[in-house]
Amino acid sequence: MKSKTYHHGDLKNALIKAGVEILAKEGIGKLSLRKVALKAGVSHTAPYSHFSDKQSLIAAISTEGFQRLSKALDSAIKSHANNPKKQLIKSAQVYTEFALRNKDIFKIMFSSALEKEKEYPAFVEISQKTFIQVVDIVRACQEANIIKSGEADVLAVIIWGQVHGIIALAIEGQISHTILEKKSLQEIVTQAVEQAIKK
Amino acid sequence: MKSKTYHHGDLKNALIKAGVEILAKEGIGKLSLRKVALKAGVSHTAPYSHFSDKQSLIAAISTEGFQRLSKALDSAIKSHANNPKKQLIKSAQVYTEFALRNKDIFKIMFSSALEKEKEYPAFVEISQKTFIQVVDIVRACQEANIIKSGEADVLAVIIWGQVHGIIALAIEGQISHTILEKKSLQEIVTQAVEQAIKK
DNA sequence: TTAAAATCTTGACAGTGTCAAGATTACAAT
DNA sequence: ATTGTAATCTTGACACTGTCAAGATTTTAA
Repeated sequence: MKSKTYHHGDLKNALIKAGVEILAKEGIGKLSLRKVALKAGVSHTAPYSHFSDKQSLIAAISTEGFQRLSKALDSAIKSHANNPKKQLIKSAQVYTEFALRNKDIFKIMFSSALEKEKEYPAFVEISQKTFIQVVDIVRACQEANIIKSGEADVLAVIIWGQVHGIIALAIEGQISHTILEKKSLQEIVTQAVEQAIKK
Repeated sequence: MKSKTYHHGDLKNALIKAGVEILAKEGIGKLSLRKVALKAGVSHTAPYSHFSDKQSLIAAISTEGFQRLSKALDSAIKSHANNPKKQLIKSAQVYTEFALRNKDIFKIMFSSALEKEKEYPAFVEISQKTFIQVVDIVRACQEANIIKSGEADVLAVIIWGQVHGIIALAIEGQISHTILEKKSLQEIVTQAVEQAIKK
């Protein structure tokens, strides 16, 4: 597959993949353009043929992450067709699982693009799509009279924010062990969503 | 106040202050030990007399941030004595305001210490204290029969997580403008807490 | 008074992001 | 098929970073 030609052939994806691996094994602090290049077997400036700068690579990795998350949400939704309540709970659980399994990618997804977000259309598109998935479930819940009606997008922000916040706090070690010994993160998130639903 | 003696006199605090300023003016990406040292008027390795490494300085800055946040929460609580509902809502609003006014400090507070958290006792202490403040309000709400009784700490995580999550998403630009044009972040957070209370 | 500890400096090193110039290859137009 | 142009990749360089080692200066305590 990879003969050592001058042109790599699929370097862009190889760099993203290498970045994801470094992220998973060594964490954000150890992610550098040069190391990614080394891992892909190219010179230290080769990445600049595919990414304008480090931010750009990070944006690509984040995009990857959102694509995987979005996919996972999709199958969660499909696995409970016509049951918005289960869809919502399952989605929250899938979200939690993704975050726990991909801590550093999750962190980078929500802490990089920043104000330059708009410069990466692929990132904007998939992250918006992900949010729309949540909004759609909330809307379905409203139509099924499971949660109160109103602005679905605002409600989605609240519910999504709740799930996201609990996970974020947990990943950053802000939730004490005493609590996490009593209830797993999955249980806490599930309880939170169920409470939000009952209305 | 500052005569240029060999010994600075209060370098540790000066470094933290310089760090906070750089953070506010230039953002996380521009925060470096050397720049902090320069700003404090000392050599590039002087910080190592007070901080073992960069992480350690960041921990100190985070600690500073938590102290300010905790103080703000305190006055929010005191301004509505014997009214836990108002205390809770006001606390959420204070939390929101702090985050919006100190975006980069807020980010660093919840994205640095990581697993080495325990190595910084001052940080652990104040961040725990902050959480306990929230738990106490929740407990007060329970006693006042405003929210359902149960494990106060878990409930606090859920409510705090909700507030934190909405803010985090907003700060990272993950909440669309369409939504934030309809409702300000303060309004969304307030609505979220009020919903959580009604039970 | 003086020995030890704390604080700060200079100098060095490896690692980083990024630019500039040039080499190699792929590809499209002729 | 040839050729010129664009894409891709390399080498080399630069400034900036975190961090260590050695030593200078000052404070503190014995």
